[in-house]
Amino acid sequence: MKIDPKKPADLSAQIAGAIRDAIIGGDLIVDERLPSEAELADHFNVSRPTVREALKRLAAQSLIRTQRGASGGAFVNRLSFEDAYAQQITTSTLLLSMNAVSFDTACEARFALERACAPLSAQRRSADHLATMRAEIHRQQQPGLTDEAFCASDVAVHRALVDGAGNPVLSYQLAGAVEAMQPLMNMITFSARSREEIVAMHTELTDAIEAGDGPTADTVLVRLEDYTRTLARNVMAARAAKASS
Amino acid sequence: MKIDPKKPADLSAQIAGAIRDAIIGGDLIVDERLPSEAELADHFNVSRPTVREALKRLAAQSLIRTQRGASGGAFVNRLSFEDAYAQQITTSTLLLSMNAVSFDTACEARFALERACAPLSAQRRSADHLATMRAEIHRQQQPGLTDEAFCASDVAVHRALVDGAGNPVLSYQLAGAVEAMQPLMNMITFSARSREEIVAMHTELTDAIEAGDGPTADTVLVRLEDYTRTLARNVMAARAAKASS
DNA sequence: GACTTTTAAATGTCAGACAAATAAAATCTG
DNA sequence: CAGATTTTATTTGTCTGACATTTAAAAGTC
Repeated sequence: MKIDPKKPADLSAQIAGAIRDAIIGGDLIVDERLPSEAELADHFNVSRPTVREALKRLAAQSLIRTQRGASGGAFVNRLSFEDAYAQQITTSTLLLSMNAVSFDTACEARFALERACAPLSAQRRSADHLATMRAEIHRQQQPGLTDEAFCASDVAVHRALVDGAGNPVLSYQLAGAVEAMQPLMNMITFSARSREEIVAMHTELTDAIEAGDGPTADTVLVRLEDYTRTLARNVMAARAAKASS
Repeated sequence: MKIDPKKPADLSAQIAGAIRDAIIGGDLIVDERLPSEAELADHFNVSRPTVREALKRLAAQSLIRTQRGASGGAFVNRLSFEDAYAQQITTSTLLLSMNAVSFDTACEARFALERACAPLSAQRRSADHLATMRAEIHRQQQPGLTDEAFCASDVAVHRALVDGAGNPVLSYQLAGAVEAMQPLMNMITFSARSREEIVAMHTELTDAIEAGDGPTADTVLVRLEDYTRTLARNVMAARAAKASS
């Protein structure tokens, strides 16, 4: 492990960076145990609390995990797809909520990426993915459903579509794009009429995926994107009218 | 800010979670100052080092930034696209290197997503993006170029293509997919012949983008994906043959 | 009024201690 | 000797208290 020139930033940040580089660079391999906190403190010539702060930084990024007790310690963590999903979703959600990203921009990104998955999903989806989509579509038709639950179900349909492509890297990349939209979608109130439209398109989409018909799935997604953006525009317009009255 | 039931996990993790939820939930807004470490310690009934570990966790995710001195403290950080890019790339790179993701899987994901950007980029790219692509293609034809530099330039071309779509959310999502492939690509040795092929396809791609011709750009990307996978397969085969001899 | 000095508040760091968990070693028991 | 039990050592988690450093605002000076 390399040293830290005492020039610029916080010691704990420097130490975290040094260990992170060692992990990324392959000097520390998965499940390898790091030296104990006391040894690290000695090695870097800092106190144990400082080392601990560095380790907590790494733990926050799921780069290491810690275990107490004898032969415990900090271990290089195998970054699972699941962990990566969660981070991706958190980051994407914050990015959208903090940067005044327009609904159109987020929507365009989401559907562009989903359309990239559609042909693969049409080709490879399992019966399980189809069943999930059908079940969610069924849920969407129930009368008492809140707008929020409707949105959540909408996300579930699209997640199943993406997962149907059978490419975990794609699923990971898409997790952010799809899930991060949910807070934005939640601003929309869905009338009975618009729910009907969306359910119809979800059904068409699922039918196309079941039939292995990528091009049709693509056109349905295009229409769904258009419709979603129109709904959002109407909500904005209504809100603006209300504000000026 | 909520409390922490003393049942399950580390206090610092619980506190970090509570503050994180407050930020995501909008209870703490961008640039708002958190209570001082001493106040937080008092509020959560823990010691200052414990609070500090929690804050370092949040800092590692770029959720907060800290400032020393009077009227310093921890502030809710506006998550910039730049910060998000960096995190995205780190996470994606580790995910690929630690999970035995096949070259084909990563490659498929990357090109599927890039193809989603191509039509948008053909429509909206600025002269700047085109110039970047042309300049990188020119660099790729220079004789002394190392394989690594060739790969880096390849990534730059594709980054420009993606950025040309003019959608920062797309650029962010794609950053991981494109950049994380680089370590995998670096395993390939590029013969003069294969460089020539790739340069030719990059040129075709750039021409199509310049002409606003999305469909052609798409077909070029399909061919480039095929070619990349073939190259990788050959490298693997050669390596396997060498190992068995 | 403009400049300098002082002060106070906050994070960054350190040292030493104890608690709690845990696995391995030592001990005891049949 | 085999197996269960106790002890021990190691390591992380947490606390207390202190000092260093940075920084903005208050106080003082000309």
